[in-house]
Amino acid sequence: MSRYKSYHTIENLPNLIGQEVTLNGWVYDTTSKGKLQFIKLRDGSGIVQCVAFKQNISEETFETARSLTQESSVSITGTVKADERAENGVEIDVTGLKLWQLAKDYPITPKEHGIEFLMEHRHLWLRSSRQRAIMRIRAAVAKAIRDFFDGNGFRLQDSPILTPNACEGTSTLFSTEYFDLGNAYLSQSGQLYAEATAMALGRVYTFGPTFRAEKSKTRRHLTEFWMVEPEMAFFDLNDDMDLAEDMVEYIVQYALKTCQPELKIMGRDVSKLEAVRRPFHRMSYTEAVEWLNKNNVKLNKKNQDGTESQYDFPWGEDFGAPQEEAIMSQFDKPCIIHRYPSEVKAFYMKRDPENPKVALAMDMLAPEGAGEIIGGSQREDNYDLLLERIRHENLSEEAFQWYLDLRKYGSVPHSGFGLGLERTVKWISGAEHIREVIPFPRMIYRIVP
RNA sequence: UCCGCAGUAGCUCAGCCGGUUAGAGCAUCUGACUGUUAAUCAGAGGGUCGCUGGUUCAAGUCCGGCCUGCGGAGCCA
Repeated sequence: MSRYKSYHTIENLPNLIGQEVTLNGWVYDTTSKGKLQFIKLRDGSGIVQCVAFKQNISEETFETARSLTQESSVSITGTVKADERAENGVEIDVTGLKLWQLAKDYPITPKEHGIEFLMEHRHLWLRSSRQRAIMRIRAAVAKAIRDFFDGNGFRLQDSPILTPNACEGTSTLFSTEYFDLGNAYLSQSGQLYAEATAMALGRVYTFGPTFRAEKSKTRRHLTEFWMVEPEMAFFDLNDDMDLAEDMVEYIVQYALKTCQPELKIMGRDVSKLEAVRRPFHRMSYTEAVEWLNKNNVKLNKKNQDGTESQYDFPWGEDFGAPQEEAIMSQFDKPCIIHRYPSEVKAFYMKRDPENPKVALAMDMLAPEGAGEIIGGSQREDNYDLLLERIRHENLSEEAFQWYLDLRKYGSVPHSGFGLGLERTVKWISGAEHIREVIPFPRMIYRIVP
């Protein structure tokens, strides 16, 4: 029994048929038919139709019901009735009505709107049933992630968000002044710090916001997004891939178990999600390149005069969206591509002892065009090789002194990966655009609301 | 940053080859209706045609510049 305030919610109404309840919420839609007023009430847990019949209630209550507008806040008292005419089998026979506030000119009508308008009203758009469904799926995916790690011996260790330097030295970072210590940067990954905490606690994960100042403008990029990054001592690349598969399977199956109504609102084909069972597909980068060339997937490259030419895909080039899409078109569940050319990968990734031209890196691509949801690797654990890579990339040796220390005092093989929360939610929910799967998206041309 | 597209009522859009008073549906307001689900019916109000300069007897319409946004690429989760 909770000691804080509790009241009836709409999702629980089927258990309360015949009882009188008071519901607190907002008017989703109204329509009238003479002496009948139909009020669709939403309370965050669901929507129920409330029927106010003039002969059953006072004149004043009926007039109040008649005056209600979209998104007015109300408490409605009435009897729960099973009714076949109702959309979800239950409706409320109104006996009492308290108006908290009459909303005037709510901008988002039940009709169609353009994306620009909706984004400007994001703070209100979240109230609509489709957006609410996405946010509930997002909450479920985040819970599944935490449950999975907490239940498998991992400890949550938060990495700092303000950092003194670029983690990977490649992406553009947001910078800010940090007292007398010069510039600080918003973290684009918690991984390097997770490596340190993994050496302290064995298996850890960080789960927090990350920031990329790149001017990406696609339906799968945000400038601020949430990422979960596990880091495991004594895990090699294969252990890392096994963990990634287990985790993604768990997340998808958890969403299926707990979010059926939401997936239905989204019109999601759940059979596609049911198919997400281990083992996933795996192929090496080299095999993927062979597959691309065997299937005649060409690489488009701009010439200097602006024209485009097509080439066979050269070994050593990184995959772009067209290559990933082509590869995934043959699969109905995720695929891990591993052992990429080390030249296109970050300095901290360990090179394959059996072939130094490739790094022990892996990406997991999701099906149905969802693209890359995971990037990970086994980390370079040899002090001299890591130092060499830092120098080769022209990174500050001094700034990475603490990171090199991890290779100096009890270095062990270790691995980890990062999973993008929004990309995962986009895939599972079937949302068209990543801006719909975070309450307040931060994008190159939008920071309001 | 590059390529492409758009901006007309609160919203979604139409507006022809430049032409006389700027159009529709929805939303809003008023009225009718005991079963609506994007109700229906009758009526009403609602416009700096993104901004700016130009061409023209005449510009929402043609041309230039700017602003804002959208779609995609690259980068990546």
